[in-house]
Amino acid sequence: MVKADQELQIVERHLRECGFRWTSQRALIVREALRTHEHFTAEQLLDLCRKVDPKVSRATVYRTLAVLEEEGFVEALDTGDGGRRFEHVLGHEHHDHMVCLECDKILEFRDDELERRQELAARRAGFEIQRHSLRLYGRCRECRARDAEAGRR
Amino acid sequence: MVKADQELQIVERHLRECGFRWTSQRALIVREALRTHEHFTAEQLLDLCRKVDPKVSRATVYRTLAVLEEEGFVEALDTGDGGRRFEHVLGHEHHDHMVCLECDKILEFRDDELERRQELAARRAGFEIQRHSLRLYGRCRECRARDAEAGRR
DNA sequence: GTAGGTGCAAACCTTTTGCAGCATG
DNA sequence: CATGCTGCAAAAGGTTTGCACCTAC
Repeated sequence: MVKADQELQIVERHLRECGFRWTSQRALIVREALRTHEHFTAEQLLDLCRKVDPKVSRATVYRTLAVLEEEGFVEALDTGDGGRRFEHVLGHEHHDHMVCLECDKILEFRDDELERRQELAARRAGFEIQRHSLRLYGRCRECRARDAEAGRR
Repeated sequence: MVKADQELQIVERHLRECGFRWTSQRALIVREALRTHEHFTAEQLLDLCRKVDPKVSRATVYRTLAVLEEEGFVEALDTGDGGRRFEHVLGHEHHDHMVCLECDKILEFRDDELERRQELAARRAGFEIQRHSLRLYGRCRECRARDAEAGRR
């Protein structure tokens, strides 16, 4: 996992440069966050960290996630049901999400024309976009197939 | 306010048809929700209702909002900071939102091409869209102007 | 009459905060 | 060795739930 190590070092260097201290807890939390390719909740990240070091505190995980979000290494996304998931953005390029309401799977997609139209709409309104969030909620291919199957039976 | 009354009756008829009971509390809550043209929080709606009937319960407001959302009369939108706002959709046509992170204003916009591209992206993934949410976060025209002004001074 | 709805209060869940002690730069 | 970070526990939102009573149908 050379790549994960590289990413970890990028985060470490950046945070140090910004005057943050690089503690063993932060190293652990960032390592686990980068390792997770899924969209994770704060609680799940805490569990992952506690498997390695059972005394990591919930508060530290939240505080570190806040730092990572501020510095742009992590993005939060609301799942629509009031919950929040995080994903790391290092190495990922920007993408939007389709959320399956049946199996909770999150699909990623990207469409440059979509991005352009958003910029255009903002420009027309005199609005400066800092970030944006596009989510399609519905049923994924697999759930549709399964439901169709079940209906036929 | 003939239009508001019409809308109220549409909701009443629909809920009755779905087997929900039409109680005085629901009538009040729906009336206040329809009257509000802003994007409101559950708590704000509760306050509005309590001005009319001080003993309306918070639980009933939440329960009614859930029914209204299920039946498609109301939509929830996350404000990005963990909060949730609601808006009624009766008489509105679908639109997306720009959220100003400085003054919390919410601007509405609509772009048919955006909608089409979303449909297209979903079709490519075999995904069936039930609803979607697009939000641009940033700075509105007024805040940009004010900030530019302040910077110049 | 009987579901279903309501009010109250307590429970819940996620996130934040105050504070004393600790570790990093 | 000063400041920033951590862990703990408690507080703070915002939302849901259990339960006894009430009311629309």
